[in-house]
Amino acid sequence: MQEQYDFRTIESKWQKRWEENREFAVAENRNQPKYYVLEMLPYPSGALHLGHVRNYSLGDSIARFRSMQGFNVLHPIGWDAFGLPAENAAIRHQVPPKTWTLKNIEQMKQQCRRMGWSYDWHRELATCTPEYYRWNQWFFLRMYEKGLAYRSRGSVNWCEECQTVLANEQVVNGLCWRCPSPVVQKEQEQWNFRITDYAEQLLQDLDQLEDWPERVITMQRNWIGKSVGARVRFRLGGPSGEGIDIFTTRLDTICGATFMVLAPEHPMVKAWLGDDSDGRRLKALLEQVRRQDRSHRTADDAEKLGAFTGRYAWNPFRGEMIPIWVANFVLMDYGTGAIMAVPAHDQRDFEFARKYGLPVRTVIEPVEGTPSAPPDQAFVDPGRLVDSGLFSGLTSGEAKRKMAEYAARKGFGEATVSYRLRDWGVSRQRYWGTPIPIVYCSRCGTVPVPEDQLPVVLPRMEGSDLGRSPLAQVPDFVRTICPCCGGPARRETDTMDTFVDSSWYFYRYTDARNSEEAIRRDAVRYWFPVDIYIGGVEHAILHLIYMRFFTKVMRDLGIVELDEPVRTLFTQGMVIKDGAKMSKSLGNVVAPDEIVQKYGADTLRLFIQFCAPPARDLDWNDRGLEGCWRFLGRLWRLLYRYRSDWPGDGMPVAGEASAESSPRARILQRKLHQTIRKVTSDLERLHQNTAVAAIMELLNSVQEYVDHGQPDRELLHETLTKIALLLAPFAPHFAEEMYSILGHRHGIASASWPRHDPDLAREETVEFAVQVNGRVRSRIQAPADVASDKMEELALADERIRGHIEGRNVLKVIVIPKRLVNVVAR
RNA sequence: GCCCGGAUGGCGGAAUUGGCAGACGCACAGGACUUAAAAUCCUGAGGAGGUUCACCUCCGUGUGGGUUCGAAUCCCACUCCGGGCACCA
Repeated sequence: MQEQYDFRTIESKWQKRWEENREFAVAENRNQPKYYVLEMLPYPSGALHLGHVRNYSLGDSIARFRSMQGFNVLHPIGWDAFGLPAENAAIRHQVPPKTWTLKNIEQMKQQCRRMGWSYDWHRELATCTPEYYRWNQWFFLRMYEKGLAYRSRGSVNWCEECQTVLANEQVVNGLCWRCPSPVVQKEQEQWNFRITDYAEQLLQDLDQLEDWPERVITMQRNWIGKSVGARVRFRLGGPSGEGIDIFTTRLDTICGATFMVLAPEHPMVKAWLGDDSDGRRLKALLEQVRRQDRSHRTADDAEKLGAFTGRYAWNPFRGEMIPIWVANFVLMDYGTGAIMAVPAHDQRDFEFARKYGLPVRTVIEPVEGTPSAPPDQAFVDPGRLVDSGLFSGLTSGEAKRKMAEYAARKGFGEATVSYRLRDWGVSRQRYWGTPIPIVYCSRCGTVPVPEDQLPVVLPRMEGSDLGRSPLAQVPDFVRTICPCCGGPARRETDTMDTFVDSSWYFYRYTDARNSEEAIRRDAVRYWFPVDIYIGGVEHAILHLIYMRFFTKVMRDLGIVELDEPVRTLFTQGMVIKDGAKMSKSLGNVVAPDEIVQKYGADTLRLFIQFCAPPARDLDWNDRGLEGCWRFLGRLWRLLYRYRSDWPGDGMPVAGEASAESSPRARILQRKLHQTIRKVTSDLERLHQNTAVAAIMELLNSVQEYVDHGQPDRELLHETLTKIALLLAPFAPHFAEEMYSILGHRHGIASASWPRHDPDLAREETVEFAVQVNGRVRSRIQAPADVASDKMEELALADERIRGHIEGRNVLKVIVIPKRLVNVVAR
């Protein structure tokens, strides 16, 4: 063996060998328990960053650990390869997005290989290939058949920078989630997925996600935003006029409604924009509201703006006419876009009423205590009804139920629920995405592309042709034949949101090359659910809700048999630098390539897992790298120093050492078995940082052992062999080389995870602390099986303790077996 | 405003169930090796004080209180940092 630790030679040697041996290629094997390790697939930007390194190194340590434990581990990788950056880069550099993307994938793949991650490359997929996206189209058609994909015209979120529509989930604080520039509202026709049909299930099944972080669950719950209430029809002009539905969660307050408010976008409002004074007033308001973007309009401190419509509506509960207003604080896309306003019991209504001088009528009083005389804010708590006709005297809870029944009986309302979740707008007016497989025919209307004509292939386009709705500029693409009547027709030119691609890719991995069907049910049955899914928390309500939705749709289509696809979700902390997210604009980007060049992949992998617990943000500081580099160097020098002791070719590998020989040997052997126990349990609970620390401690113990006399060769060999095994999930190349130097002839990747022997791990003596009144005053050595009363006896006999309790009364002695004695003395 | 997370040496962090705070690593200091440096190896270290040091005392896990024989850990109030939600009727 070489005297120097030459990571370059070692790492490329093993990477090549793993590849030649198809080391990480797996197949379904019903006789072996499976384990599916999934990491969120990367966008192929062209350069691996430290966030990727952290994410994928964690996943890899889990995959290798579980595989050595005997699981059949599926550990795949792919590329989230559609999307705007490719298009923007193409425009900038005048290359087709496809060329740019494929080149990036190639580059990143090389970087992944250099990191030594144990992917089954035979299952690699890129979402931009027709072999993949044809199945997006296929899902789209299945959903279209079921009425889950539909086209609508309405106000949509539009990003001017990206020149495309965004789904609600993709608007973050009024800004585009990607660029981020302001999002404006725009009338547009677009395709949607009916995710709202699944709102209740998406909410209910959150309870099944026992091993998901609480905050992700909470974010999803808030996003779905279920509220239980009632719908009530108010009629224009009187008891028999045209109906306007309102939604309320406080039906009990309905007799306190003193006016109604419609959203500016409410369809009823359009009819009232005439040339009379009412119409002019409304037009002026609409103009004012239009100038506010949505985030501004919904900000907490935004001023309430409204205008009277000149119309009145009939409150069926009270039998009276109330004025109808239009105001910015009512949103068209929640509830029915119209509310009853109860200023006495709703803070927003109260503020609005005060601003415009509208009446306030109290209908709820506190169950106990007296109502505050001149209210300067709304009383929003539940209470007892007053001035509410038949319902006066009831509590809020009773009243809600009885009033809903009453409304249903009388036919002007019913109990209902409302969700904040909106349907998923999937049309994108861009080129680099999956073409939506729909054809428009002047005779037959909207016609789905027949399945046997899939995929609808994206035509090749140059960077210079891209821009606004690019596909509409390609006549050969647009012009087509109607699958129904054979007449001339035109294709849909929108492409799909790239979140469609990532909503089901992890199913595709189970049979990635299947050209007959999107997903083979048997394969999913074997590999699913995903045992652990690792990624950043930034997808808590984007990808992670779309993915759950797709699973439920696929289940209802009979494709899979699960409610939820992922058992454990692990949200990884971000890698930051100097307290800020790494970004080109801040100039604080650290390139993994340079670190790999200088120290090798193993050192980087070891360090990034060692320096912080995986869930926490990691403030990168490369000084600490030296520590891991030195650790591997020390281990190498130890191997080299005793190189003549390792069994060579044809010689038998030493068996288990019998450490009868010396107390020092027993100490080392005990430490070894304790370390195996600790590393195993740390990996099971994802504490990679302390697992690495434990291996470092073990090496320190070995070093101490060999520095104080002639080592037992068998014990040394056994210990180093197990260090190699423990190290394999973190520094796999080093571990392989070490294992082979120690004379093992099969690879370490397929070796078995070591087991600890509880008898050998057991301490022979314990040192327990003795406290007087909670302060440690002495430490005592005792046999490991020391009894509690013996501990007490030893403690009270201890000289230092005697000094401390002299002249006091011992009131109590608390003994924690094998750990501590506390003498309470006053 | 509401909800969630976090705060531990000079730094990253450890402490699995309320039981010896500071594992492991970095940086630092001293020493060995060397012509010298790098690399490597050894040793030291939370802070303050006393004894003249290898023993002892006090303080110490963001702040202030509390529960307990005992609190980094549990409870209450607060400060700061990070994240999410925020006119949702």
